Amino acid sequence: MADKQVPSTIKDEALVMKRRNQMVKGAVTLFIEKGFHKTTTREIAKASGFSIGTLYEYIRKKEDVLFLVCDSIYQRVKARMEDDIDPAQVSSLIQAVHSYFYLMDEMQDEVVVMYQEVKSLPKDAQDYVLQKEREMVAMLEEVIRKHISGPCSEEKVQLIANNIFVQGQMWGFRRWILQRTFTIEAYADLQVRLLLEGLPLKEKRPSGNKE
Amino acid sequence: MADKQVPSTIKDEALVMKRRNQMVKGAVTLFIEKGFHKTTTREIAKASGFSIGTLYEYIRKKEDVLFLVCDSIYQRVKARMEDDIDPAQVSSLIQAVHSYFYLMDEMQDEVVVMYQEVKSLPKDAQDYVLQKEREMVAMLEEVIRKHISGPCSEEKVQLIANNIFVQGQMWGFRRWILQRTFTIEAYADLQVRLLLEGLPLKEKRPSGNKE
Amino acid sequence: MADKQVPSTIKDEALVMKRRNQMVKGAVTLFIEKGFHKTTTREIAKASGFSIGTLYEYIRKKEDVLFLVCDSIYQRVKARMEDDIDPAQVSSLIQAVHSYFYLMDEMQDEVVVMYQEVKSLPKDAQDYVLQKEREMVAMLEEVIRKHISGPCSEEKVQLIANNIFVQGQMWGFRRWILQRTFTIEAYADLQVRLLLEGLPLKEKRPSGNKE
Amino acid sequence: MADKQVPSTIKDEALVMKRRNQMVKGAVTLFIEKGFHKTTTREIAKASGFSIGTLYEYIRKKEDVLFLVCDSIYQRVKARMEDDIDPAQVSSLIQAVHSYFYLMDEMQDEVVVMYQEVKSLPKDAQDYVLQKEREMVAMLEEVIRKHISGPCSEEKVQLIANNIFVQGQMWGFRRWILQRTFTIEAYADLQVRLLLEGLPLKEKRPSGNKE
DNA sequence: AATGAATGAGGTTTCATTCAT
DNA sequence: GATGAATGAAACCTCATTCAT
Repeated sequence: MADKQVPSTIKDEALVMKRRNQMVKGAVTLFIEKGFHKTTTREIAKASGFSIGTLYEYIRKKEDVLFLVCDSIYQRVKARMEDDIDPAQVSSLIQAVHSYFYLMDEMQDEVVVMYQEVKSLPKDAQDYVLQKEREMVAMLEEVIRKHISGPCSEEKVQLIANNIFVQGQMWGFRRWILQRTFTIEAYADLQVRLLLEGLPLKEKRPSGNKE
Repeated sequence: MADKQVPSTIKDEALVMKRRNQMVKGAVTLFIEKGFHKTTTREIAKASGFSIGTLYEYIRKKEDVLFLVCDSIYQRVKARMEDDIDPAQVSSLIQAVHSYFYLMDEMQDEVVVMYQEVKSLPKDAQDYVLQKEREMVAMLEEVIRKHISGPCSEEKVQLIANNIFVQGQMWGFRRWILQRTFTIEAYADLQVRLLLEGLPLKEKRPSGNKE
Repeated sequence: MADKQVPSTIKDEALVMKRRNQMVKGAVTLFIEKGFHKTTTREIAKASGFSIGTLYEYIRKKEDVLFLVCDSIYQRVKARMEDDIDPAQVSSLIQAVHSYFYLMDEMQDEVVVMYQEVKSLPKDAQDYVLQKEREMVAMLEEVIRKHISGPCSEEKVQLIANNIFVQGQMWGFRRWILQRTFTIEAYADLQVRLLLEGLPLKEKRPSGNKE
Repeated sequence: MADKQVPSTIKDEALVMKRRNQMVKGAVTLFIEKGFHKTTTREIAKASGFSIGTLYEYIRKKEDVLFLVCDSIYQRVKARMEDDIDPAQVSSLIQAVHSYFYLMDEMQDEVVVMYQEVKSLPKDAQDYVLQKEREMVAMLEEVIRKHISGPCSEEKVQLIANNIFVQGQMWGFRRWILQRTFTIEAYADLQVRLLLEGLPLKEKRPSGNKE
C-alpha cells in the first residue's frame, strides 16, 4: 500500500487518498510529455489543482510523486490483468494473451512512463515496484501452465511468460516502429501465431533435445 | 557521423575524436551508475580526465554528451552485429541469434543506458538514433529472410526480427529477473528453441490460416 | 507599465511592486557605480535585501532588472517633467527650461545610467524606452510652440526641443568638463541666454532665408 | 601614444602597429554591432584575422582593445578636425561648424561607440581619452573666438563649443529620432541658423544683461 | 612570432523544499 | 489544512587568459 511507503502530514486518510489521486492524475500526463526529471514540482502542483505548499503536505520528496505514479499504474495494470486473464475464467491461452495485449494497448502511455522512469526511483521503491512486476509475470506463468499440453520445464514457462510480458510493453515503447505496420489486432494475432507455431527452417534443427 | 551533429570549437579533428572518446568512456560509466540527469557536467569532465572548460570545447550542451554516448554505443553495437551476423557469413539463423544474444550480454550496460536515456535526447537526435535501430532490425530481418523455408510474409519477418531484437535487450534490462534463472547460454538456447518450435497447446489451434 | 513587460511568478501584485521598488533602488546605485555588465545578479539581490532565489521570483532574466530600472527612471523623469513644465502652468519658456535643467541636475546619476545602458536592453525594450523619450521631447516641443512668437517651422521646433533635451542630459554626462566651470544656475542661465540671443558674428550671415 | 599605454611582447614596432590596426578595424565593427561587453576576445581575434594567442601578444587584457579602439577613433576624429576646421584655414564659423557636422555624419558609428563605451575603460584610460575630448572642444573654442564679434566671456565660448560638439555627436546617437526628419545638410543648416539667430519670444526677455 | 588547446573562476539561472501566515 | 513567498545549493555554461608547441 502506498500509504505505508509515503507518509503525509495530513491525518484524514480519505483526504490523503483524494489528493494523491489528483496528484497522480496530473503527474502522469506531465511525465508522459516530458519525463520525470524535466517536470518540476510546481508543474505537478498546478496540474494537480493545488498549491506547491499543499503538494508537500502529501509527500516528502519529489521522488515520492514518481513512486505514487508508478505504484498507481502498476496497481491499475495488475487489477486489470486479474480481471482480464484470471486463469480460472479465461478459456484459452490465446484469449489470455489477446486480452493482455489489448490491455497494453489501452495503457500504452502509462506503460511507457513506468518503463522508463523506474530507474529514477530510490532503490527500495524500485524493489517494491519490481516485485509487482514479478507478480504480473507470475500471472502469465500460471495461465501458460494451465493451458499447455505435455510436460514443460519451469524455466521454459518463465521465459515464455517474460517474452509475452515484454512483447506487450514493446507494443508501447516501440510504437515508432511497430505501429506503422500493425494495428493492435494484427499485432496480437501474429504474435500469438508465432508463439504457437514456431519457425520453419531450411536447415535441420539440432536434434539433441535434452529437455 | 557524430562530427556533423555536434560541432566543436577545436580544429584538430584527430584530437576531437580522441577527446570525445575519453569523454564517452567516462560518461558511459557515470550514466550507467546514476543516469544522465543525476550526472553533472563536472563529473563528466573529471571522469573524462579534463577540466569543465575543456569539456565545453568539445560539445555545446550537456545533451551533446548524451548524444555522443548513444551514438557511440549504437555504432559499436552495429559494427559488432555487422561482424557477427553478417548474412553472407553466418551459416544458420540459430548461429546468428546466438551471436546476437552473446553480444547483448557483453554490452549489457551500454544497452541499458542507450535504452533508458534515448528519451532525454532532443527530438532530432532521437530520430537519428532510432534510424540506427531500424538498421539493426533490418539486419536481423535479412538473416531471417535468408534462412527461412517456405513463403513468409514481410510482416512476419519484421515482427520476428523485432522480437529477437528486444529479447536481446531484455536480457540486459530485465536482468534482475532473468539472470537469476538463466546463464546467457541457457537463455540463448531456450529462446532459440522457442523461436523454432512453437508451443504445444491442449486446445485446438484456430485453423483459419490465411497466410 | 512594467507589469506587463516583465512577468513575475508572484501573484500578489502589491508585493511585486514593493519588491521591484526595492530591486530598482538597489540596482540603480550599483549600475551608477559599476555599470550594468559589471554588476552581478547576486549583488543586485543583496543590494535589494533579498536572496538570489527571491530576485528571480520577480524577474526572468538579468536584463529585466535593467529594463525595470530604465523604466522607473523614465517614469520618474517624465512625471517630474509633467509637474514642472506643464505647458498649461508654466508662464514662460525660460522658466520651463530652467526647471528642466534643474531637474536634470537633481537626477544626474539616473540620467547617466539610463543614457549609457539603454543599448544593453533587448531590442523591444529599447523601443519601449525610446518611445518614452519621444514623449518627453514632445513636451518640450509643446512648451516651445506655445511661447514662441511669429511662425516657426515644425522642424525648427523639433530641433530646438532636441537641443534643449540633450543639453539637459549633457549637464550630467559631461559633468567632468562642465561642472568644473559652471554651477547648475550659471549653466541654466547661460544656455537660456544662448538659446534666445543667437551669436553675433563678424562676417555677414548668409542671407538666403528660405524659411 | 598608444604604444606607451598598452605594452606588447612583440619587439618589432612596425609589426605592432600593423597588427593593432587590423585589430582595431575588426573590433570597431563588432563593438558597433554588439557593444564591448557582448563581444568576445575570440570574436575580436577572428575579425582581426589572427588567432586568440596572437591577439594576446599585442595586448594584455580585453580592455586594452577597447582603449586602442577609442584611441584610434579619437585620433582619427581629431586629425580630421585639425584638417577640416583649422582656425588658420577656415574662413567662417559657419563653414567650420558645417565641416564638423559632416565629419560627425561620416563617422557616426565610431562616434557612437566611443560615446557609449568610454565608461567601460579603466579610470586612467578614461582620463587619457577625456583629455583628447578637451582638446577637440578647445579647437572649436578657438574657431569661435576667432570669428565672433564683440567681447565674449570665456565661459560663453566654452559653452557654445560644448554645445556644438555635443550637437555633432547627437546626430549620431539620436539618429533614431533626428534622421527621420533631417538630412545631414538640413540638420547642419538649421543648427547653424539656430546658433546665430536666437529665438524670438512672445514675452519680454529678462533685461539685466550683466555680461 | 604565431598558434590554439586548456583552464577554471565566476556568471546566470533553476527548482526542490521550507515555513510563516 | 492550504497557501505561496522565500530560500540557497547547485546546476549549466561562458570566456578571458595562459602556455606549450
